[in-house]
Amino acid sequence: MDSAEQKSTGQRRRTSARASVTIRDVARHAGVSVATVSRALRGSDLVHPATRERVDAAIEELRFTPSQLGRSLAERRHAANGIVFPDLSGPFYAEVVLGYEEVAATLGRSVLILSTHNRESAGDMVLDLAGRVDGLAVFGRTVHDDVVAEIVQRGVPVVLMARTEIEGADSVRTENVVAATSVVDHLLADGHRRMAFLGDPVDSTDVAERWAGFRGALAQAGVDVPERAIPAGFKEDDGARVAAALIADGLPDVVVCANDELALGLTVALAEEGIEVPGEVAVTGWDDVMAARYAGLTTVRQPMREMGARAAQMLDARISGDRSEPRHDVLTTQLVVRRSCGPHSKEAHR
Amino acid sequence: MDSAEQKSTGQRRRTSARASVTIRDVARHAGVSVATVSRALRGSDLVHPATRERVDAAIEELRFTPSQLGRSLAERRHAANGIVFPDLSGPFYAEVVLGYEEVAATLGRSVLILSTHNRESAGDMVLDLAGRVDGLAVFGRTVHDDVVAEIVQRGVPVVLMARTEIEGADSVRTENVVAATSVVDHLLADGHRRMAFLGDPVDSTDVAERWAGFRGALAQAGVDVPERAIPAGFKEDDGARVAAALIADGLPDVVVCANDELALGLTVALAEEGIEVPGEVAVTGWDDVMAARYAGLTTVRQPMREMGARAAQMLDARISGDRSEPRHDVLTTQLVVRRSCGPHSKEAHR
DNA sequence: TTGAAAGCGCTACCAG
DNA sequence: CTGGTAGCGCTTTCAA
Repeated sequence: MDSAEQKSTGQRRRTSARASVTIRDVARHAGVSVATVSRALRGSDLVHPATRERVDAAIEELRFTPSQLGRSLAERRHAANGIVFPDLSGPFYAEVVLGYEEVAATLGRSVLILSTHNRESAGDMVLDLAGRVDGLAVFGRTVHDDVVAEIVQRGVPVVLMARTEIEGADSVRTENVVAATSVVDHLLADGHRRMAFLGDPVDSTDVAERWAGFRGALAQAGVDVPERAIPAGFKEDDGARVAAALIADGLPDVVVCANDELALGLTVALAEEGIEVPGEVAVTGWDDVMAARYAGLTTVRQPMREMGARAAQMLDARISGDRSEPRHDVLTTQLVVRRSCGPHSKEAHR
Repeated sequence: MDSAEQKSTGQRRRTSARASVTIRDVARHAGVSVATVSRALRGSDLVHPATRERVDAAIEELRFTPSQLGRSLAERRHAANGIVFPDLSGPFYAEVVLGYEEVAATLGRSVLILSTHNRESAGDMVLDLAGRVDGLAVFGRTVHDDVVAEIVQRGVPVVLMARTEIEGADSVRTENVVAATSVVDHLLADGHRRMAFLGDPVDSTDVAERWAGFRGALAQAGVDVPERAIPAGFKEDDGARVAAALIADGLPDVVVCANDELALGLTVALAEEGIEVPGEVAVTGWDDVMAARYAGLTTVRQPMREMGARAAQMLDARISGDRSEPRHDVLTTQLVVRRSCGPHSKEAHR
């Protein structure tokens, strides 16, 4: 039984903490070679049924689990995908990850997540992550283009999400300009004229496009176009913070916000100042997060989960060897009218 | 320059797709041994400054990045942690992941996520994941105890989140009984007497504890204790679904729900039937998700992010060799009173 | 069908 | 300080 071993390798096991069962243990136990065990493991049909049985028994008995590490190194693949976010907080990203993870899992790939949190070291962290996966999805403005380019050049497939295209990488994003136009058109139909835009176009491609669409629609309608957007982050606090200034500068008819959290934070802060929405000023958001429904916020719905799923699929195609031209998918969005945008809208909830 | 190589290994490079730069390439390029490159890489001070410089130059020129795979295999560690959820959707889990990822990243570990989605294969997926990480956090009722036990036995540190303890694993959870008691006490003070509980105690440890606390507090107060909880999942739809039956059976004074989504879904469904909250029936939730604030829902706040962070820290300790008795942390929770629970509460928002 | 052995890329021990 | 080399655990020729 115990035969194959110590042949030419001159074993000298280092004092390993908790030596796990390896393929060699199984081989010895079953009285076959590691090659055979490996074949049995992979379900190769070059293994005699009887042999396979012995191997299976040994695996069972030794409670053996093949090491992913050894396997990956030999196969030169990780069987894992990565996804990078600026920040995992907020209701927004969770949905994207969900869609991504679901597809990846179905394809037999694990998912590694990374939030960059504007850290100095973000670039290095992403680069490191790129070394642990077969493909990487990068969301928005998380790292410098150079880093992405470097990863692409290294041969790791990359798909950009909600971010300006980069040579050699696929991308998925949601439609912004048409949506912004429909928001503005709806507001115009409601009789609103003086419109402000809350959000920093420099911060993200999405916001830049929304701002552009906003301006375009106003110009198209021959209405006053504000010169500048009111810069703000993406959190409720950021929205709350501008309320005072907005009041001081004279309220516009409506504030179009770059996302829902901003809109909601602003609305609450205005309420605290005794300003009613939509009575004295209308407010709209973007994303259609759960809270938007309960707050009666007019907003733009984006297919977040679909975006994640799409990214995972694109990556899978590349990993599987697809060498065609980069794809750039644009997912459609949808205006959701609720009461925050003005008097005449009937819809109350959902 | 080109000297070390082909010595004893009898090179015969397999036709590899896109042969990446390896440590050997760097060594040759710098005219040193791989050992030296490795040392330089690790920042060992057993490398002559001049040598280090040559190595650095070679690394730079060849755009070399060490393979995590090779490194992990040699070091016998993954430098990665895993986290398992039943389902990544809903505002709840995202926060936990956020806390977890943040700490893990700071400790230099990557994070692998997995949603089990009640899949048949959940057990195998988790077992597979366990083979890719140095430590694993498992949330709630995602997989059978046997699977967890198997992982623990395999020597991979496990921390349970919001789940009944298992031999040999640390755990973190939030306090439920005291919180349930304070919810009930508050409702009693508001004059409510006939209380129903919505949620399935069999579904999760958390719900079971909330249900137990609920019953205990009622019994303590000498008030009618409902015989059974109204079983339901965790989604808005699940809450909406029971509205009709609730009305048909005669509305209680208040419905204590196992989580916010349930409470919110129920509230909307009741409104659609013309039943006002809290006018005709009060409703409370659990979790304090963002939407709860905007819906004016009385609920219990849990430190989600803290839970994730704590889990990551516990894991780190174990991975670093801590062999002390398993720890079982309980995080405190807090009643947040808003208008959904009845007339006399003043607080409107936040 | 099977086995022997050469790697996959890197770390760390042992000699110098 | 530096180099040689034995592994880490698994896959995959190449021969038998």
